[in-house]
Amino acid sequence: MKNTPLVRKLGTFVALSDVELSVIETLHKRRRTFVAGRDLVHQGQSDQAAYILASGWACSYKILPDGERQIIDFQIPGDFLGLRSVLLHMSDHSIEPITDIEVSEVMVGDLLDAFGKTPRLAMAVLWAASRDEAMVVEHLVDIGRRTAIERMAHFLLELGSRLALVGMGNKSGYQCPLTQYLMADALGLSAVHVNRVLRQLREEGMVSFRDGLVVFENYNKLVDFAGFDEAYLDHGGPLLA
Amino acid sequence: MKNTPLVRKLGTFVALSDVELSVIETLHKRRRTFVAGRDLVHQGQSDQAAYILASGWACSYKILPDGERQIIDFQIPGDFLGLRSVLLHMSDHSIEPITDIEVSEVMVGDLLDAFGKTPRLAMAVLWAASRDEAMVVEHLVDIGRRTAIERMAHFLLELGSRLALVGMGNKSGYQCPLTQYLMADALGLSAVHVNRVLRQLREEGMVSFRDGLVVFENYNKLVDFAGFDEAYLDHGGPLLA
DNA sequence: CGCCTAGTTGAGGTAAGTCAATTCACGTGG
DNA sequence: CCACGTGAATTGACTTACCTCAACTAGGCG
Repeated sequence: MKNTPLVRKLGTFVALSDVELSVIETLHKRRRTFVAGRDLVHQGQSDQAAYILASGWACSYKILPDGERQIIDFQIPGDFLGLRSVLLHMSDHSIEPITDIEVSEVMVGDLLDAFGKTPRLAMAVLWAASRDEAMVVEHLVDIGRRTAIERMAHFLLELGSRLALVGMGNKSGYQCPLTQYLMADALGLSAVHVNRVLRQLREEGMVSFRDGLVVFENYNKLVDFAGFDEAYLDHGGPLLA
Repeated sequence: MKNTPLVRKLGTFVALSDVELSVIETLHKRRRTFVAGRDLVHQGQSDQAAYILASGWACSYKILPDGERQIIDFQIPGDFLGLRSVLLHMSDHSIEPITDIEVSEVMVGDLLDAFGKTPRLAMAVLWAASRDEAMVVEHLVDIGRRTAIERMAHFLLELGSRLALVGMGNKSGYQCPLTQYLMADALGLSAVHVNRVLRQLREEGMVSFRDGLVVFENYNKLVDFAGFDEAYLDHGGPLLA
């Protein structure tokens, strides 16, 4: 059980004991699967469960009254889905599986019990939640103050870092099931412009994204160009020994 | 002590007992003041305290490598400052007082003690933190998918709702010390364009913003125009009786 | 009085959007 | 096996929302 994405991720925040590992395992009780495209959680829906994503990709988004969509974040294996919704007893956003996904349903009660047993696990989860918030903040900066091409560069790097943390990518590249339409909705751009920007990044020899595969042609140049600082993502080692 | 901004705000989430009120009071131990313009917290700084804002306005922001600034959020009385920084042991943003401010310094230890004594207070604080995150998400949607004028309209409404929650405004308007430059940095616009957009909103008879005073000329029209749904801000009553 | 900051307005430029057409990969049914 | 439809990517031509630069006004304060 030491190789689930969640364990890998939490392990970078807190060194986990065997006891804690087994507590985590009890959380993964009820396994469910969802097919791509059908919403798990609807905006405005109340009282649903939280999930831990085991495999596949999802996204959380909001729909505006005029029908426009803004994707808030993509979720990859090891991420929580709908944690905030449970706290607020009301979801302010929707969640849609991008690929077919497998999740573990987490009962709020079980989570609180787990926290009672191992406070270090509670800290780890809090850190994970704080990191999620930090990512939303970075996303905000991205959209507010970067040009389209910088935005895309930053986005691809951030995704790479997150995937690397759960063993699904590295500095040479990663597999990515996102369409240009999805990226457009995430970055506040039109799909057409996403396409142009990707071409530009490819022609300048920084990254290519073709057939579901992101390849970093020149990682350092890209990092420099995007002004990417991964301090907010990876702490370079456990904060709590 | 029942009329501090923090108590008013938490009170809308959870009905607070006398015991809980007195615990909150113990948090407000070390009172400090800061002058406008001098940063409380610097991006990259580690290990600082958290604060509760008692009076005045502040903002949290990030500076990009190229010198551009994105304001993440404005803080008004009753809001926490730097709660996430404490959790992550590292601040990913800076905080600057916009006016002279008074704050209560909160020791992390005291906060954890308080949570141990009254779990309901812990829930209230968690809810407050979740609401902050929901506001950042809404801000993201704002910048990503709304036009400049809708963005401004939405921003002024959200601020009004938040101020109303701590008794500093209502549906007819509120006092607001923000300059057009600050709003530009928050909304991802240029200061010049902020000015034009404010003029337009004034000419259409929806809101006016002059001499530090926001006046809603036609609240319903504005809500409709901005697509403002305050569900994510105010739950219309205590979630926990 | 002159300086500084905040706000205001105009003219012209540009990043990104919209509309539209084309290609390609893929299923699916005849 | 081919005809057809559908979703994704690609590219071109044109439009527009917002930016930049610049000039000017009005209040506050040493």
